[in-house]
Amino acid sequence: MDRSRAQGKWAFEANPVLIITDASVINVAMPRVTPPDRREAILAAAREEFAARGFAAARMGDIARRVGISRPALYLQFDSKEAIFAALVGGLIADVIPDEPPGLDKTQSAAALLRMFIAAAFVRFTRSDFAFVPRIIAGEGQNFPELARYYHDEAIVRVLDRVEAVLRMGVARGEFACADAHHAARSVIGGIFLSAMWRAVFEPVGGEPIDLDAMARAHADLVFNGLLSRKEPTP
Amino acid sequence: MDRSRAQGKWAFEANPVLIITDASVINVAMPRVTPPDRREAILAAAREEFAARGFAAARMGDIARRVGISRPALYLQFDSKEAIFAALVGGLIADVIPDEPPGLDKTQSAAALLRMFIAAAFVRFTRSDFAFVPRIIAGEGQNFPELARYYHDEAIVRVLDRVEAVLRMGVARGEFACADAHHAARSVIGGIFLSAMWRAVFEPVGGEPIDLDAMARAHADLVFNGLLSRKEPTP
Amino acid sequence: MDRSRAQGKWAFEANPVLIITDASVINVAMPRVTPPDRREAILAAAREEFAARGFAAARMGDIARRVGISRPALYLQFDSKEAIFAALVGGLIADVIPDEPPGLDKTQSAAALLRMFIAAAFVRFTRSDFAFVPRIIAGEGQNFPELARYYHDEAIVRVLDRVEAVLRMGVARGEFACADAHHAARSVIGGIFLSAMWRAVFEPVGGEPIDLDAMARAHADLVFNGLLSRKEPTP
Amino acid sequence: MDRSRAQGKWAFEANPVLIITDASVINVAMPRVTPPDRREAILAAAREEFAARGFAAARMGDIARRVGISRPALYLQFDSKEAIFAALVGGLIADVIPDEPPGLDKTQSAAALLRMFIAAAFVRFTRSDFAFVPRIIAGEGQNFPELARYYHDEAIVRVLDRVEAVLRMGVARGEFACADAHHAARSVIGGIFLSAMWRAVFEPVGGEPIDLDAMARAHADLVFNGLLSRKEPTP
DNA sequence: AATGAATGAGGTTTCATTCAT
DNA sequence: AATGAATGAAACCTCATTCAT
Repeated sequence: MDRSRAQGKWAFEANPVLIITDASVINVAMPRVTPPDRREAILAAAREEFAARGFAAARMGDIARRVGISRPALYLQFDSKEAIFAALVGGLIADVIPDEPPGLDKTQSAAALLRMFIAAAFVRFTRSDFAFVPRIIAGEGQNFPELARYYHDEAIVRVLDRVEAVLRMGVARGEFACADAHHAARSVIGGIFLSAMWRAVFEPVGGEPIDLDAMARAHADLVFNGLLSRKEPTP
Repeated sequence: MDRSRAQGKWAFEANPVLIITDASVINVAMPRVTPPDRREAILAAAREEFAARGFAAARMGDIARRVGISRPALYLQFDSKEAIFAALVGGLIADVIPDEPPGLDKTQSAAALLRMFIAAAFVRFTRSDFAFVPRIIAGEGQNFPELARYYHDEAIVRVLDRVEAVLRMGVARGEFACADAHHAARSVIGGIFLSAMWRAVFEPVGGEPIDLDAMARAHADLVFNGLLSRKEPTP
Repeated sequence: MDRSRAQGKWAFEANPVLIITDASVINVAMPRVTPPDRREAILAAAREEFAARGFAAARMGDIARRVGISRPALYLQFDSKEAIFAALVGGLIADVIPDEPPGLDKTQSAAALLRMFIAAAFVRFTRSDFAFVPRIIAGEGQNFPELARYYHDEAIVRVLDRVEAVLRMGVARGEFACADAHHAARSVIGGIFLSAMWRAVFEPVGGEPIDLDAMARAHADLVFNGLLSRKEPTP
Repeated sequence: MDRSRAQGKWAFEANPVLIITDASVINVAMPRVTPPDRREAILAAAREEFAARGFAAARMGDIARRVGISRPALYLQFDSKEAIFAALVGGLIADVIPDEPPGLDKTQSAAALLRMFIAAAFVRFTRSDFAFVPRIIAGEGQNFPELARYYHDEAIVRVLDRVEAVLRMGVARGEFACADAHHAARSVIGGIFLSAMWRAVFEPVGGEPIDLDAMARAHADLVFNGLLSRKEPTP
């Protein structure tokens, strides 16, 4: 699936080249050095195109043009359009959802941990270079079951698990009263997910803009206090 | 965009018809009634295909085959693939999001109203024949800005407005304490939206199944009470 | 090729018709009487369409709509698009190029006869309802060899023969000096043909308009006198 | 409309090429030179097809097959069927009607100039590879107004203007007596135009063949002397 | 390594014509 | 006689991918 490993190093030096025909020297060229980040350049271009048109409607030619290379050159780095897409999404997920944290920081309150998580998640999931991922997974995931599955496993479930863990910790400590931490975690993520989708889907087509800060605050507020009036103060 | 109007209506009953001149009966015709649901049949088939593959990857030939007609016959009812898609999505939205309700039922508590709303919304938005709509809007909305806009206006915003109205009513009555009803409404919808997407996107690719009833209950619980432990009872 | 003969007379009287379902009379209709000139109506409509778009690009549906009937109704009168075209062109040719004249009017001078002929031909060949014929024969004649051949035989050659006969008569009488009457006849027709084409082809696309009267006069003048200055008067 | 410019030029000779870096020869390449006449080959094939069937009825597949390439390869050189047609016709016109002549050769008599012009025009306009152009312009010009206009401007009018100039020169010198040079020029061209059409339209369908030499002579004779007998000798 | 050229497979759409009423 | 519906055949065109240099 990934040809870059099998193809050795980036061989050319940036040295002059003489092109000679049978008659005479006709050119002195400085070959464009293939940089090690050619793959990155492709992925960046692919992100733009996939974000703008979706997987099916994106065209390899546009990606290549954006990179400034020829279409076949794409295939030197990736096996197929699908491979580019998979690498791109995989990378973004790995980027946005960092590997297992060292466990919960027990010195902090569950509420504090959750509040931090929500704030961070709002920022990460709505990053403009990532927001298209859930969108495209949603729209074309059926055509890439493994990829959708990967996103599910590595992005969604992992995040949900972490939230659930915090919730359970809070319950254990008496901070939280939550009968169903498993599903409550989905409620917590729901507000974030909706916001990310909003930004990626509706804003570009002229929907009303969303104020992410206000949304993050309101969401946290609801998550902690609920709607019902109460006497006691909130932390 | 919609050829059905231009092609006569299906006023005829499928009953025998006598055509009588001044002299005598000259014909007994049973007009071949193209069923009024030919369009419906196409839309149903289209739903399957679009749900299964997305807009771009769906093929007119597959839709036709599913209906049991020829490809060109599709064009007797619709002008284009896009027209089918628009009719389908528009119809589903109109179906799932009914027209303006008669206004809030002031005899009930805001909490009761919201609880009912959440329960109903969970059912409607996760209906298996509708759930693909947000998914596909998400994935290919950029390519159909008017449609995405329509979905935004007619489905999302309308629902959000209704929730927000209930929230404000509750606040006015002292039932709810909610500093930012606008964004809180988005939190409320968030859990529902995530559930619908889950069902439509992740379950088909083998993600862990979601228990909608439990989810609805947990979401309502969180929305009303929040996570924090408290002494008072909840409604 | 022509179905009209085989299908008897135009049967319906223009009498009221009762349309009765099993339950009750639902309509009183006055059936559109099929007039004996249905074929004419089709041909007239076809002329418009063929003139406007050429044979290949003309659409049966447009012809039918212009007549105010359904597409299949066309096939009650003609076997095919090609049959309509052939009937149309054949009719027009027969119309514009009348059957053999009673022979040359020997009481008139050849010059007078030719002058009359040129004047008449300019009028006939540039008639707006006929001018499209040479145009379309030229453009799509290869696809209808018999038709092109028919046009050649019945329109062009016949006219040429008549001109040639006048020329020979003039030569015999000493009126004309013409070494090659056969080809001279083509020269005579050339100016007329060019004018007809001009009107049919270039004027519609914004070419400079042609003044047919002036052109007819100038052409006759050239044909009789030639360009060279001379002393003698001209007839 | 024309992709050839955008795709690099064919500067390379089909000779071996040595590519040399600072260190050593690294390649001996014989670049697959797509011959500069790939476009020409397509145009030639297109000419055959368009000539044989007209624009609308010609098929891209047939053109491709005639060239010996795949259908999509056509689109590497041209954007569309229409683009091929336009390039073909434009090229032929440019080919047959050369750019501005250096002006009239005042050392010759107007009669001599015109005689030469007629002789040359007969040859050029009836060239077998060009004759289909007027034919197809006539037949399908309405569908390509710009092209018809172009033909009108660049071919017809330009030629007419040149003839008219000669005529006026002859009149000014007393060689010609011509009251209406503008329309007389059309008469002159008429005979040539008819001959070209004859060859392109009627001969292929079995019409009587035309003897172009005799026709050219007879036409010139008529143009100079007219039909009327006269005493004086002609030049 | 890089690319211009080439193509197979497939897509949507159009239209003359026939069928069944 | 007339027509709404239906369709087979074909057209143009696009694009991911491979070939040969």
